[in-house]
Amino acid sequence: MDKPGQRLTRGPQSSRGSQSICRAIALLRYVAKRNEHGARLSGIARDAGLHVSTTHRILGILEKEGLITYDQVSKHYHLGLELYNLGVTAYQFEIRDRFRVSLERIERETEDTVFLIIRSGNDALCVDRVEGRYPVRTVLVDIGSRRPLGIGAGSLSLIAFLPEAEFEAVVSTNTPRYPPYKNLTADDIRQLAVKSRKAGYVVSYGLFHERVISVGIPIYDKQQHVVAAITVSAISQRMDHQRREKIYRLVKQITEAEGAV
Amino acid sequence: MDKPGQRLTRGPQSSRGSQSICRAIALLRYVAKRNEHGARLSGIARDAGLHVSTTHRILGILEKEGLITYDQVSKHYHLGLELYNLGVTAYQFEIRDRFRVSLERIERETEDTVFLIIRSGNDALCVDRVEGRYPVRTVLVDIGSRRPLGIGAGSLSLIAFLPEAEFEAVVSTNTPRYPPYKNLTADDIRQLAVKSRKAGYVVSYGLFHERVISVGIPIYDKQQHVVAAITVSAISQRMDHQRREKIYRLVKQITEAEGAV
DNA sequence: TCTAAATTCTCACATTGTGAAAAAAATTTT
DNA sequence: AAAATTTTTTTCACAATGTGAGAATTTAGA
Repeated sequence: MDKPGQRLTRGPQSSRGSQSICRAIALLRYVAKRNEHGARLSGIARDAGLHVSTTHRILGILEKEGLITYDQVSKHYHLGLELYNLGVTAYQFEIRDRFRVSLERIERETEDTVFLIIRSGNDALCVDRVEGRYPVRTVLVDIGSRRPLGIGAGSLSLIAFLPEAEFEAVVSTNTPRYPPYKNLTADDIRQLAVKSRKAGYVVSYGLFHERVISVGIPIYDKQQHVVAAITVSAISQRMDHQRREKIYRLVKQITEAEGAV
Repeated sequence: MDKPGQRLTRGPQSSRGSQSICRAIALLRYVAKRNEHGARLSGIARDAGLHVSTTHRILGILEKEGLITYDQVSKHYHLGLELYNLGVTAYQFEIRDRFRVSLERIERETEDTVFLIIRSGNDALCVDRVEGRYPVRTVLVDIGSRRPLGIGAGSLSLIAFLPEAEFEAVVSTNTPRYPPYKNLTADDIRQLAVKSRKAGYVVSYGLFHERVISVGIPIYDKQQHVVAAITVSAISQRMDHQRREKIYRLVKQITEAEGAV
């Protein structure tokens, strides 16, 4: 221990057998902070409060793994390509940032709760949410929660507007997962999809609460691929046909104006 | 050791004190591979060839650090937001994807080696390269390698077309770094910049080899900011004035057509 | 040239990290 | 519904791993 006092910081079971890995991650963070101009061994060691020797060894490992790069000439460490590759895999979250502002604007206009849903394998993943200010709140879908593609307005809108074959592939693999949700069947999903294609968006079917209606609107990129879906939820009184249409146009307009798409 | 035989794999000095960190990174990679649907403890352990207990502990650390997330319900691990944050810091590489196709098309047309260079602090960073099929190859600049801004055709083109004050700021801070390269001075760089501004691109001066000429062309975004540079290198016989101009126009045309800019 | 600072390497040793094993929880089969 | 099976979590004794003092080497500055 370089700093004996550090030992006193309670590590009841939290820091058990995690020293070197935690240190490695800390160094990674430090290099990230200084990435623009690069960081040097001595500086990193000083800031991390580690012995130079230890720092040197860990940085060496990270370099060998490609998470950071080392320039022999300038003696600077930078973040590596490998880390970027891992980062884009965690891309899901990038999309959240892109639509955050749109989500907030939609909430401001509608006063209802707004969700951002993306596809992840055969699941729909809720990546963001803005709670409506309208006093009667709807049941909330948590950020990070997953449901089978097809279950939920946004979830269904992610696949309903795909080519028929792709849609069918998802629905058939997910068939056994549907019953737990209000005893829905694959055919129910298919029928709802047909209906939705005409409208351009999905209207939910009181999945959680009889008295809650959700509108799921697919978001396209320039190549007309569905990249995400936005769901607006409210109690059924607030969701007659006219208002649904209005929300559909609003979401379209805001996401397009925002340049998010 | 779970696999005693593994010990035999020579780790003369390569794997000294790096076991746990290497394992952690390996697990990270495994989770990344299965990120779409999520990975389970038992599966990860099996695939990594680690004891379940060890795997469990390491994943716990990674989760606490935010590099991965764990869903209590589905018992699935996914990549975490923190990893994305680190990844975008290495944003440098995003641009690589955007220009990859352009680079390949330029090589196809010219048969020379093509480099993609971006600015990183006061350095020029080579982020991608397509080797020309023309038999006499030029000296290669490696992907990931850095040089002071101003040294090299692409490198200079990144700053030569900036406002005078900004250009000057970079050159003066980099002044002490120039001599190691063919004894170049800041004034050499300044003169070359003046010449380049008239042409719209930079012609190199046999930096590595007397017989190699490179053309560095700045790439602008919609706001007319330089976001990257493309360098085309060939032996001097293949690089008379006429061909340089042709390459300049070609690069302009391809990058604009590609919609990359 | 010498001096100072940063980087790289080495190695004895104690701490960290390991994995067997068992408990707890979830899942499947009977 | 109980039993069997698989998966997840916790515990702990111990030695292999990772540590850091220090020395050698390289680099930068005067």
